[in-house]
Amino acid sequence: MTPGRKKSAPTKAGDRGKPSPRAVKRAPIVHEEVYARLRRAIIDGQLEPGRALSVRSLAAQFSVSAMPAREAIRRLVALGALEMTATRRIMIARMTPDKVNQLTEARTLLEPRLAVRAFEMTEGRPRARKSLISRLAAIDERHDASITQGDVAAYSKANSEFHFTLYEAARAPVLLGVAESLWLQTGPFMRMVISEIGTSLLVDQHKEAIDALRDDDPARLETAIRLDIIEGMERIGEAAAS
Amino acid sequence: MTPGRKKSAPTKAGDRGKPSPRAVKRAPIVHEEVYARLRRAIIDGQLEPGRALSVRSLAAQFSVSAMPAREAIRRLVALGALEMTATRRIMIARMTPDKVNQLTEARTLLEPRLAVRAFEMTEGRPRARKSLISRLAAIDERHDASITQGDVAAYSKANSEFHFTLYEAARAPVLLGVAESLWLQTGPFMRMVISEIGTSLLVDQHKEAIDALRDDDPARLETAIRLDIIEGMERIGEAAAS
DNA sequence: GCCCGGTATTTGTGATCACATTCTCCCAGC
DNA sequence: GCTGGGAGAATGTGATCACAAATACCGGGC
Repeated sequence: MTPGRKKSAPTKAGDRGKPSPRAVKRAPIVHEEVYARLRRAIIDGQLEPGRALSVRSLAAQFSVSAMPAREAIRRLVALGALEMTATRRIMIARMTPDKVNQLTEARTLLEPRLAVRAFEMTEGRPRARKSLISRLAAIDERHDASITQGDVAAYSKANSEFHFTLYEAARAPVLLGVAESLWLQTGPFMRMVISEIGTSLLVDQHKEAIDALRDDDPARLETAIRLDIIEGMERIGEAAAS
Repeated sequence: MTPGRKKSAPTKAGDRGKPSPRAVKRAPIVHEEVYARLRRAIIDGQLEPGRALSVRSLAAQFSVSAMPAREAIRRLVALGALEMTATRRIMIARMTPDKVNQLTEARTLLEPRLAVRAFEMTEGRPRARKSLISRLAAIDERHDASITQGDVAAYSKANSEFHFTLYEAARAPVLLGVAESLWLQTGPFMRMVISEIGTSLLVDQHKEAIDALRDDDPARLETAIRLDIIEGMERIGEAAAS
């Protein structure tokens, strides 16, 4: 249970790596790394809703002290990914039908716009557009492969990567931040649904979105993303009803 | 500079109020109170963009130790209300034209829907509808009064109260959370704009929104809220351009 | 069998200290 | 007057401890 495993006990604070003579790169911030890893795990649906979390257990799991774990948890609670009970216990957020409804609405309002912004941002820049398309196509290939292989974890990961690769091309950090918050709240249930239904008969609109980008058709892209979200959230709704 | 002023030095941790024999109310959490106060100040536009903040100064200002201040700051950074420089210094988020643009888009997508949800939530419940209307009317009266009196702080406060009273009636915590995050990012600039233009010739769509509620006209309500947002954000855009 | 009650453990929160980095000033040198 | 540098202050981060509340565990009583 001793927290700071690396360098063990006598290690005092402020021990940010070595001075690193060459390359004055910024020192890595422990709590940010913990946050990034936990965030990724949640968005990719690797953590089950309702699963308990604690400052100390998270710290032990990541071999850090309690402090960075606290900060990471605080951030994720603020973003709605983690939930606090009335007695201040922490867990992965649980789903309710009402929440599915609200998340669907928010996502269908915001994410298609983010996709269109990505389209507009690469308009008249064939190089950037082609680069985006090929990256999306590569991710979608992995996505399809994980479907046929029944690899749930890889499926979730490729799915979130597809969407955020597209959204990041919009270069709209404020909107992207909102989208991330929504995915943090949706992620855990994606996994539930997928593992319940199996990946064999999942359909998505990724290819349609890529084609729309190729054909210079923003309206089609918008529709594809909206449909992709609705179909995915509908499955979550079905699972929540069961 | 001694932080824990109340009960001074020998006070040990976990000093959550008295056991309070009657009423087993939850003990107040210090960092939440700090968060709530700071959040309110930001949304109400009481803090100037770019204004520096520090853990210790915030702690001193609220007469608490550094710990709660850290947690409150962490939350507000996560929500985009506070900004961290490359050297990890903290300030009230600054504005850019691009950010105005994104905030406008996000707000016009989300908040009108929140208003319509509030409408729907009180549909067929005349009591709730009337209560909402009268509360909104009362706030708008204070709003108008603060305009004629040129009271900038009261104006900002009444404005945010109007919107959130309406949005809370939607009983949609997820959407409300997103809206709060957007207001946290918009708040500081509201004040800039208002103090620059003066409150004398400000117009808003609050009365139109109330009338739409009275007349059972959700489309008009949606338009009123959208216009209210656009007009406000346009003024911010003008101020940002100067 | 099941439920109650008390003990031990876990847990979030607050306080405090240490440290490396960054910022702020002020003054010498030109 | 302006620039550069160096000493001192301020700041974010991490570590560790204390404490009260909540939970988990276990055994006895019905």
